[in-house]
Amino acid sequence: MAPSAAVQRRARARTTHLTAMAGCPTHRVLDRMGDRWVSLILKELAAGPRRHGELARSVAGATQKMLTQTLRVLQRDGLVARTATDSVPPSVHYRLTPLGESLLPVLATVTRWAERHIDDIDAARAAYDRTP
Amino acid sequence: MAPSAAVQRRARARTTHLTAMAGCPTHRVLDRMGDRWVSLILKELAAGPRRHGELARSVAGATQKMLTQTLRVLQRDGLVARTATDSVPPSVHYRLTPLGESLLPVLATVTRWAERHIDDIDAARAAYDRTP
DNA sequence: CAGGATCCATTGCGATACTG
DNA sequence: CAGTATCGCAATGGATCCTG
Repeated sequence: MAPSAAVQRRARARTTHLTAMAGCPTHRVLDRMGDRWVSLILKELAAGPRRHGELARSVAGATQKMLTQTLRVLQRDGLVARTATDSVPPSVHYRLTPLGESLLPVLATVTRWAERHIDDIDAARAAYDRTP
Repeated sequence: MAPSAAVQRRARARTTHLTAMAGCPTHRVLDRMGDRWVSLILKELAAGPRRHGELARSVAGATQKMLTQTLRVLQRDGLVARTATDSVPPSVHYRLTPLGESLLPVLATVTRWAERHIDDIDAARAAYDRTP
């Protein structure tokens, strides 16, 4: 059967909102910060420039692929700068750009809220799971 | 061939960090906020309680399934409260809990940064993509 | 040392249909 | 009106191997 008019209308509305959302700055930024390794990498780089290998060790949860991939994205967004000396062996440093540093206070705000309220969240979960 | 000692050591380190990360409050909160529909739902509920249908309209980008699913997660985390009157037809309201409201300023901080710097990000991307 | 390329399991999410 | 259930795809991320 052909889709009803209502279904079509809703599908159009969804598409409209999806494209609108793709441009929403808040959503774009949250999407980045929510990426699995971003907050860890930013936190590590906040303490100073790091070599690829150093990051690989301190952000040990990430596979090499994800580390590089995440760094590329951050670099593309202008949050992280990459400096390579093409010697042998190669030596590559990553550091926060001023833009990246300006994000740190935001991250700190989230961290502060998280640490203050994580217990509330856990309590809420426990309560929710206890009563089916 | 059997995996080398180094590979095993690294795998263990990854596992250790993964479990550590799973408990990191910052990471857990960012993960939530980064969920595709969370910020939109919170923003909508910040303006006052909403019925399921109202949310479905204003957060039109989400399918009905994702809307319900996201609301459940938020409810479980204690950020959103659900009130149902089991009449016919049913009427269900969602509203922010005090915990949910306490998150709004954090969201506002992110929004402010995002709106101030989204142009920088776009410029950085354009520059990055221009030079392969 | 840094990181590209590949293969593969998982799953997030959309589409659709059905219920009280 | 609000919500559950099922199917299926496409993207995500992990393991592994290879190179300048």
